[in-house]
Amino acid sequence: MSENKTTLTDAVHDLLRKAIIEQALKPGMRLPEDTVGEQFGVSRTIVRHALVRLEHEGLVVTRRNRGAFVAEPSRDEAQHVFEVRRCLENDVIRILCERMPPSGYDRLEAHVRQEEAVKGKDGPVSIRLAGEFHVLLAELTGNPVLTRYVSEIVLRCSLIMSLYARSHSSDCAVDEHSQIIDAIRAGDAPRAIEIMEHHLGAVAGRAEFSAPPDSIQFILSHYGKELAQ
Amino acid sequence: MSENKTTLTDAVHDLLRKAIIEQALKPGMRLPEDTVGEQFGVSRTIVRHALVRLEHEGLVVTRRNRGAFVAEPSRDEAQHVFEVRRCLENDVIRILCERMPPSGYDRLEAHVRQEEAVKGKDGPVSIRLAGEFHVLLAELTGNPVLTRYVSEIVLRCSLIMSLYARSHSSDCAVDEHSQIIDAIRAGDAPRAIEIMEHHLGAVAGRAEFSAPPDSIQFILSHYGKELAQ
DNA sequence: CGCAACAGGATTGTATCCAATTGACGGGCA
DNA sequence: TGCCCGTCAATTGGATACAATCCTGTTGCG
Repeated sequence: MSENKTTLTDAVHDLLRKAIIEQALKPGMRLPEDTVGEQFGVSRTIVRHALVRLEHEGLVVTRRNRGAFVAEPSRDEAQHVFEVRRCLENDVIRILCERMPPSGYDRLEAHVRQEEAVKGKDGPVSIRLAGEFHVLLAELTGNPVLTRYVSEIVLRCSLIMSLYARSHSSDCAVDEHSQIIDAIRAGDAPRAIEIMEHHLGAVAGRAEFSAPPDSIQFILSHYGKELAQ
Repeated sequence: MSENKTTLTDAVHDLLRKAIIEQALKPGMRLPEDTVGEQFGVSRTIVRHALVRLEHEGLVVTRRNRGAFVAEPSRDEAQHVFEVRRCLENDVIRILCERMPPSGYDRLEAHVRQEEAVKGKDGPVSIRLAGEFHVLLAELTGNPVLTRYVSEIVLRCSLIMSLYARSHSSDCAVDEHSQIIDAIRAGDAPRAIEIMEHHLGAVAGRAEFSAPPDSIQFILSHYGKELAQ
């Protein structure tokens, strides 16, 4: 490894997280410690620390003496995550309607312009930007704790969408982002919340009832629940 | 160690967390890996894993090549934590007003009775129960993600209170807990939220303007700001 | 007398090593 | 033929060893 600016654990942690949300590592995929370590040129110790963090963030799950896997949230879990996301983002809006920092709108509008620029190309960049808009909103509250929770939740939502949605293309409608900005600027919290609810509801809804026809787990989930322990 | 039911890391993690919120380990105190490991009869590896988690939970901070310390949240940080707590607990109330599980009120009232039982004795039990009431509220939403965030935040608040409040005695007024239950039962979300805001606001407010007279950092913060680099 | 460079000790960051648990495969038995 | 149990490989859980970094006390020089 080249840069020592941060600790190796941080680097591996970031890399793995990025790989997961970019779907390079698909949900359910195994993450053997020595394989990962070998790949990045670090020892198992480092990988383990990174995996501990990722587990805490809900992006991987570990089973005792079995190893780590990319998280594969159930539909229930997904719904819980989305519920918390709605709560947190509504809280963000309420706070922003009361205290938006001076440069806030400029930064938001710049971000939206950036989103529009890559609107056509449905690449990972579009997905990343869509998530970052929501994180930016949280950042503007000036509350790092809130920002952190929102970031975590948004990441988990990305993972969930990659599992259950058919396509990411219309993941976040850019014009809705603009509408939210406008509502906040007008200090109209209820309207901003309404738009946000619709915005997230559409995303969650699209994911929820799109059944993965080729998922073994889904097909078997109605049979022999007790055998699956 | 005797029991292998869970992993050693979990055990150390729990023990340290308990020690921190019970103020056995005071904020700012160093946590050398060797010392802790020696004390619990485990290796540094384990302690390290536990510390990583605790850092993620905001209960300890680690500085590169300096080691881990029990977190010593600044006033700003404290305010941020309390803001998020208000947000989360209000969300909990909104959810509970819509869907309270059947046995919910029984469990809540049983808890309040327990609190009243130890009301007089101002021990660690009282502190723990006060926190657990709020966690119980979160649990009743049936949303594990939300529950986890609330637990984390409540723990951090305990740490903050131990830093900034003069006394824990009237930490959580038990009758306010009862009022909150009543308001939720009536389905009156605004009132429940109002009480909760008052409840938490009182706690935060009490903490905010109580200056810690023995804090070196605080005393020196007004002198020679430029020398402290 | 004060400041800066240096050496020593202590502590963390990382790698390697051993042990324990798990899942799988294959042979034996009903 | 089908189920059960023993052995084995694979992988993680945990401990120790080595290297790098930082703090601190001391010493030398201006």
